[in-house]
Amino acid sequence: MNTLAEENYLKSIYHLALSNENVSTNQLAALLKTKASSVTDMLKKLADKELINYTPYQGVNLTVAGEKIAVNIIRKHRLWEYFLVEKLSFKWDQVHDMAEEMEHISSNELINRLDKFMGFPKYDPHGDPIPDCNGLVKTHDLKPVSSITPNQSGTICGVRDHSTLFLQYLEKQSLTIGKTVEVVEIIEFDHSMILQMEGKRIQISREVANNLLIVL
Amino acid sequence: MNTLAEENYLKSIYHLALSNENVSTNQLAALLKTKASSVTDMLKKLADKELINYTPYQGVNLTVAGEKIAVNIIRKHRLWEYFLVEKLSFKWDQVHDMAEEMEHISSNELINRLDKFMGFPKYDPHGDPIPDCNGLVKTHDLKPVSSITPNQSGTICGVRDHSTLFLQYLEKQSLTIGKTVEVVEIIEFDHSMILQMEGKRIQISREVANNLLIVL
DNA sequence: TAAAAAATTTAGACTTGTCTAAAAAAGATG
DNA sequence: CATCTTTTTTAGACAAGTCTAAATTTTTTA
Repeated sequence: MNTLAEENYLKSIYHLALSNENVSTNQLAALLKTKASSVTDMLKKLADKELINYTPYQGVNLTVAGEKIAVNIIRKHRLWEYFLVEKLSFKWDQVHDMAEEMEHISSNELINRLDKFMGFPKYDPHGDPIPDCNGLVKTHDLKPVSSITPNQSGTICGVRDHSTLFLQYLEKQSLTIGKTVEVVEIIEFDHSMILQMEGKRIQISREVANNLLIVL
Repeated sequence: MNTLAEENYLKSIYHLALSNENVSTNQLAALLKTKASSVTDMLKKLADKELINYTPYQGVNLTVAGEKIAVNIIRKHRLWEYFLVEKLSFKWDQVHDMAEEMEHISSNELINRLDKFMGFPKYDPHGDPIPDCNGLVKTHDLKPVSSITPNQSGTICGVRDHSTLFLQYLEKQSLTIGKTVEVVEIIEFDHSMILQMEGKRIQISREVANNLLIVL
């Protein structure tokens, strides 16, 4: 098996690779809160194990083997988050750090039974898709609220920013997964938006609108 | 917080201290599958942190602070074992290694909620008492089956040996927690015992009788 | 396109936890 | 009680993963 550090690098590379083709040393250093030199060391190690393709100065991407490991860690992370919210009644802003530890519990038998125990959930508490036991990830195509125009409506299905602060803000505004919102007006000055939801009007900043994801 | 290695040392010292007053370096090395020299190094570190009382060549025992940490790890271990058996349908011989990883998940809030979720169980799947959230451990006084005489009976409430092999053997013989057994006869030659349980007779060796625990 | 800036890697060091081999202390034995 | 054996500790080394500082490569910009 792989060490905790290796698993965290693979997971981070996977996440960054969703927006960039090749992941840079500095991006990884920032995400992992470490130094670029430390990242370089680890990249060599992961390349030796053939979990990543690494060309010095050119960034990295995951090999098939590396991606398999990364997806499995993400599967575990999201299933544990689901468990914490659905079974232990935690709020969606409280579960990330705990799941960060739990994702490294090694047994796949355990995680598959947990999956079954919870009824094979498809999405975690933040709306992110839970990879199945074969590593297949259903990527639904979400848009930020900021991309729709007045009179259009959509259902909240995810968030771009997963920070505690943002999640707590959304919770307070009742802007939670499953809610349907309609854009009433966009303020030209600052691109803030007035939404209609369950008969109430809510004003959100452009920043918020960019980080709140919906399906039409 | 403490490192994984530190937590494992504290837990091991706690377990060994149940039978010995002072725990020796070699005992720890054997239990932790490491070398005596490694143990000495760690003991110094734990003594610096005031988690153990350590006098060179004289063995160690836990301070109040050290015992608190050890009991909390054992609480987590046993609650996760209970979870794995009661919620995820694992057998009692399958859960030790998984719980060994899960006991290091740090959040106490998580473990207290898990405790509540499961209805505050008092004993783990092997009959060992689960410490409560204040660190109180109900130590019930169990005797090995080998200590009782013909015509006496008792209820199986625990095991001394927790090995997979022993647990699987007991499972096969239906000698599981909660069953009531009566001693029919003790074979003088090898001290093996013939038990009566649920209308059937079962013969167990002295070795087994020593490791199967009951209350009268 | 040459110099400046940014990104990345290398070199060397540090910490944690482990190891082997040797030294020292404690306990057992004649 | 002196010696032998066992236990424990010390000394020095190593692997993993990190760091700082310096060197190198790539990218940007004038």
